[in-house]
Amino acid sequence: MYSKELLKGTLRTIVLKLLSEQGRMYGYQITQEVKARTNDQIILTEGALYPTLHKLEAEGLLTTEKEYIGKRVRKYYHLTDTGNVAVVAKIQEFTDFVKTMQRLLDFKLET
Amino acid sequence: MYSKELLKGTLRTIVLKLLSEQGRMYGYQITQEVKARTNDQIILTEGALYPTLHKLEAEGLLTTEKEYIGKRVRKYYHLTDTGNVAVVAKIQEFTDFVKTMQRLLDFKLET
DNA sequence: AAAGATACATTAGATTCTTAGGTATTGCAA
DNA sequence: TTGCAATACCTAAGAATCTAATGTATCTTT
Repeated sequence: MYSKELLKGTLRTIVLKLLSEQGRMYGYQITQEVKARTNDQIILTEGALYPTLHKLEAEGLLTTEKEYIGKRVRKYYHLTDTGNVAVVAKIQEFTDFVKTMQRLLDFKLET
Repeated sequence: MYSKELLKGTLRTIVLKLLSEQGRMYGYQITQEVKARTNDQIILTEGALYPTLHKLEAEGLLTTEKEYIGKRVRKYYHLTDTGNVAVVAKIQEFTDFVKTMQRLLDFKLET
């Protein structure tokens, strides 16, 4: 795990994007999915994730439904209409930011 | 000016990179250079820049020399040997981060 | 003469994170 | 069967990094 400061400000974008892909996810699942997709390079801490999920819900971008797996509760989150609009803007904002930084720092992303 | 949260954690990288290109720069000059290169999309505030410059100097990545333009002082910063090593690592860290985010968010940066 | 640009700086407060804790259930290996 | 790891939720104190506001002073342009 590297570049912790760089991750600041990207958590909302990550959460919204994953939810727009997967339809619905619960908190723990999000941490595992991010870990898997990034080969353990991005590890979401619960102390960051849960408050963010609660904020996004309070802002009306997400709604929840509880589900019981045996006696254990899962809180599934999914995007609202507002959330669906927001995710597009967030991704766009991030790509714009990267392009600007590319010009500023003069680096390439060869693939 | 957009995406203020995204900028968090990139200020050091920006400063170090510009100094490695330009040899030496003073604070105000850095703000103007960044503004110009990014078409006003990234505006460095002085409240963020000056403390960061002071920290980088305290950490031994930068040194300073004062110069007087008339009665007005300019503090020129330039990289130390340690700073020259750090800038390469910082740029690499940022490009790695972007690549990881690209995989995670599944976006392209067409040019 | 006044306003805007140049040039340095600090501080209060906001935001966003990490670290560290807490509770409880379930599955698996010793 | 017992205890540890994984699953699953959560909060709170403190760190780090920024913005916005403020301050001081000089120089340039209108």
